[in-house]
Amino acid sequence: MSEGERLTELAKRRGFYFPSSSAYGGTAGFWTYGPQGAALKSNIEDAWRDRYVVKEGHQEISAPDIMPEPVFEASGHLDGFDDMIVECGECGATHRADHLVEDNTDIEEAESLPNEEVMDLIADHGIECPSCHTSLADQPVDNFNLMFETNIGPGSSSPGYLRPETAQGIFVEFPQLSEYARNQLPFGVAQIGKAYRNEISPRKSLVRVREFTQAELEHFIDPEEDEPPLAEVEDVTLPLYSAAAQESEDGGQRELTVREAVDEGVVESEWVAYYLGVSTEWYERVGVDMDRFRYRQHLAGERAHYASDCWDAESEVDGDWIEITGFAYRGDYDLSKHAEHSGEDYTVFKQYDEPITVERATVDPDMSYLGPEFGGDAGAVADALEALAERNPDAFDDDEVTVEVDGESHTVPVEETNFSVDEVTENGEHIRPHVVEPSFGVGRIIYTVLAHAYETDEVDGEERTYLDLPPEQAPTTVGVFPLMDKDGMAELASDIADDLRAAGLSVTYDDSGAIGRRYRRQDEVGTPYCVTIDYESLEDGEVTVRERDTTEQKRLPIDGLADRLERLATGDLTFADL
RNA sequence: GCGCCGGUGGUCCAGUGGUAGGACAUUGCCUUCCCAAGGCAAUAGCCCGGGUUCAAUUCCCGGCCGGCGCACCA
Repeated sequence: MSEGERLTELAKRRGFYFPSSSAYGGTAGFWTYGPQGAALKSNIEDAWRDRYVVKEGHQEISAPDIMPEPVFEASGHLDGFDDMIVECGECGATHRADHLVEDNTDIEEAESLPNEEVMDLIADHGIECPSCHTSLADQPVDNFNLMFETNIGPGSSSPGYLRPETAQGIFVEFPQLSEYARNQLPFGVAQIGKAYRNEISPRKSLVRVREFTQAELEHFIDPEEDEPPLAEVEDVTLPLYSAAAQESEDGGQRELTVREAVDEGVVESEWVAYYLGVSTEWYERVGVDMDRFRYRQHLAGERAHYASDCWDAESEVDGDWIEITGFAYRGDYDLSKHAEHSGEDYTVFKQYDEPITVERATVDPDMSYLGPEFGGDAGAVADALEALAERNPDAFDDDEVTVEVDGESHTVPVEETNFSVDEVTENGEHIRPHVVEPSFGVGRIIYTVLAHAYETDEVDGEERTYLDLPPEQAPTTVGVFPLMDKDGMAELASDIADDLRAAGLSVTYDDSGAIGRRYRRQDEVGTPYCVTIDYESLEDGEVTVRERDTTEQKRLPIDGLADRLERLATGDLTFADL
């Protein structure tokens, strides 16, 4: 059995995750997290929130899953995500119809042509299926968009889409979010939420799915001035697999500290380098095996339409590398696009340290002259004069000034323009922030953490399976068992379980089956500690605490038990210290 | 989406043209029980639709789901 198959079996049997809607045959690409999985997911999200929101001082929002069409026209997802597909009637292979046309004709932007025309071009040029060389003439050209479409309200006049990334919910709201940040750069806005992609072929349980959870941070920065606090992570070692290394024959992974990676220019953006450093520590915290982990730089042709440089965090499972996080320097792509499409202001005003005084040429044309003189063009002439004054004030030196509007020259007496050069005080300027984006796939991280936590060993000649999850992430922190369900042990155990729960610990109570069996149940879901109440406990007020990874046991007083378990779970105390 | 392989209790599998069996798990009882112990008992299953047939879990076709390969992964 492969690592993935073993994991899927355990996940299903113990309640981490399983295929959704299987009563109705199932739906590919949709998975339900069971009780253990939902708890693990929640813990990992909390750990993410703690590191990327709380510790960084960023803000978290929660935006809708559905957004209207114009959002995705602006973001580029509507075009970039919409592929023209033609299927071969002979061998069934599907191909990008626009690419076939571009490859076989002089046409360069086939994607912008109507489907019928692309179909005609395929027939006219006798284009064949690249796989089996059958003619593709008369095969229908269809659209395939990876976004799920829906209608907002009745009828189809207001199309909406399920977001393919949570990021747009942040970018679109930038003007409002900037206000909340008191218009001070840098600031970060994070979101943990669902995203949807109508994948052609979902695969490998949680790895390629159609509905998934993303944890994304959009860190808005002033590209001129802002610098990350690199010193905080400069000594963290990064396993880097650069684009250059991927392209060269003998190139391999290199272990560099954050500082070295920046100094050597391996990671171009200091901001990206900073988050690689932060994230390395975070992955370790949530239980990723760092011997099965790397950062891989995107190759030039691999980058998304918005990214100028991009590194992926990848984990290894079954010999395959899985992308678990993308670190992209998105520049001002998104804010520019939304500014352009919405007409709203997606800048922040950056005040100078000292106001500066500049000479500024301005005009204030006399419209009572321009109006009668130029009729409907008067407004455009005024705009042209204003633009000319800014561009070339010297043009106003003569008695008359000439501007062109729609290819037509108009001459205006300078005195009617009220041209003047004034000293103007400027307090700052409007700048468009750049965006640094770490984007985490929560489900893939869960898959990785479970795969990496899966261990087997031997206890008293019996094989044992356990998950060595970090206590912070484990679905349950403590299992509480009465050695036998009699003679008052159950009552005491139940009281202890209540006390531990009251102290905020996640507790499972189990009185069913032999004690060894109960330990094994907890081992399989990664519960780090178990407490057993026996006859002696009734006499001396002490219980057995057993550690998952070593199966070692210690006697501890019930008094102060919650506090000690809490400290064990947070790493404040080790089992050996007890 | 294409190709190959598969789909039988919760899980993992065996098997059959006359509606099924094991292991593990689960539940109850017994055993003073700290690492999947033993005994007794119980619960629970042939992915969906169509076809062939007296009869289909089994054969055929289609679908759905899963694994792998190809393609896709903005």
